[in-house]
Amino acid sequence: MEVGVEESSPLIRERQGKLEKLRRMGINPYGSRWEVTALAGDLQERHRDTPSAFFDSEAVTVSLAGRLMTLRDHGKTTFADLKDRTGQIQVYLREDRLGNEAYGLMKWTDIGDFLGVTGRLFRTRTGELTVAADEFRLLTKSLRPLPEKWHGLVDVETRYRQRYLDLVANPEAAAVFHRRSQLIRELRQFFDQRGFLEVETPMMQTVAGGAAARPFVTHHNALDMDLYLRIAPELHLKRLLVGGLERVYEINRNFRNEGIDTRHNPEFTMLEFYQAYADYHDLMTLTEELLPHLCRVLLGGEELTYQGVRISLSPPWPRLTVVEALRKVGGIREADLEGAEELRAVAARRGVPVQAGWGWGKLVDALMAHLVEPHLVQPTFLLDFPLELSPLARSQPDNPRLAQRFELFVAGLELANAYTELNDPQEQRQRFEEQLRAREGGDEEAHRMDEDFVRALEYGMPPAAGEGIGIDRLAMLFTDSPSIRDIILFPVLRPKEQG
RNA sequence: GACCCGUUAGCUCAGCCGGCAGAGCACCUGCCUUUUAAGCAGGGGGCCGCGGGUUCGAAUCCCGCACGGGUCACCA
Repeated sequence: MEVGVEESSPLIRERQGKLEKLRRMGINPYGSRWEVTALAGDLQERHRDTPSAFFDSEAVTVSLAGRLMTLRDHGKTTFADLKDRTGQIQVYLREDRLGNEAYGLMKWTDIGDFLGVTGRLFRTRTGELTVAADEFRLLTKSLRPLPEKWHGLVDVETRYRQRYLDLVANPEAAAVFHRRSQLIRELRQFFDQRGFLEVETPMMQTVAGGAAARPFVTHHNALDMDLYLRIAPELHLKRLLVGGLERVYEINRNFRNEGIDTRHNPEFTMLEFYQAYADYHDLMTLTEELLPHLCRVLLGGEELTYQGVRISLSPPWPRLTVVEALRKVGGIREADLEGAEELRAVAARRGVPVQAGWGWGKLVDALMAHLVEPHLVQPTFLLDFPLELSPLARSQPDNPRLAQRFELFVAGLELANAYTELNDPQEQRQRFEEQLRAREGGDEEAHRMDEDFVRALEYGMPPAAGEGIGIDRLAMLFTDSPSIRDIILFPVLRPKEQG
């Protein structure tokens, strides 16, 4: 954003004046390269126990760079805190050490400026590790005042709209994104070690398949055709199983044209992985390894606290079929679980909103969402979902109304969804056709027909199981964040003002 | 989409039974060579989100709008 005259506050004008002054003195307020030999946080860690006397006898010279976070001017000396990507360290500037001319430049220096500093380490009277500056250079002049040092940046809207300020002012916010990055790194390692191949499949698709959701539409000019932003990578990943890759995973964005709330952002990050010759029971086992592993690496144990609730990820986790869950957790009588009419009556009685045309499967789904899922705080697998809701999953051999499918819930959040994949092309075609009928019946989220996918299955896809894990929700869990916006750097917001 | 809450200085917040717009930090001037929410003395800074209404008078009361947060609805 340009600093327009019309919006320049006195504080900005003040800084602009300093910038002009520096320019006239022949100093570039937007300096360039600076040789960095040390990092603030690393120094703090390395010298945590180094006694003052050590620095008196041994000259430890360091060169670092960062943003000026505080300034304490004492006349002929100044204390400052310099912040880099690893932390902060105090800098001590003395007129007698730097010379009048160099020290005088502090007058035109502000909190928020980027500085390069070289000097010797020492400990102050109060014991704080400090760099006594022998030289410093302005690397970037800051024209706008940063949020206040004590409370940081609190305003939620500004934190999301100007995330850079959140990251500068609130160390906890930066820590969340470090942990998110570590989580994804660890996921990759986990799957790489197990022989999975990381792949990238199209984000722009001619048929938005693999999930029940409304897509975003865009247009390709040269080809003069509409394309959809993907709602899931599933159908492409399974084509790769046909291609013989056997174990694949993808960590990437999905886009769904839906409402926004604390657990939904229109673009979100999903891990999907597929393993040939496995079924959904194998994936439950794998998931019971994966989450505790991530928790150990990130948090140092298999327990975590989410929004004040203690959660243990130590396996094994309870496995409840959907029917059992509705009975035990939802408190629905067994007799009421059999038919659609009975379920409809239960929904009405329990205040669960349902739509007129819904069959048994959709009613089960609605009742689960309201009466069961919010209560699943400790990790719980729900299994054997209605086949009606799972057009890409294989059915139960002993009950064709149910799919070989599970979902994992932790802290009331749906974290994973997996099933034994349907690989019978004829049955797949029929399932797509049923979805098309639902779509014609007004279900905008029903799956679309994907002829090429069916053709791929006709060549033969090995038996396989696949799973999707919502990375954003995992990140929420591992960073104790109440909203998905806290773990997405730039969440979708309505533009403010004219734009 | 419905309901509730919020929007006051760069930041964090008071002020809201209508009567001159406040504090802390930040900023400016002066002093200060180991401070750390540095200190001391002085000073400047406001479209009270936007638009309308009621009133002698509105940051304050009423209506509408915008943006944000929450709950619900919708939805993986």
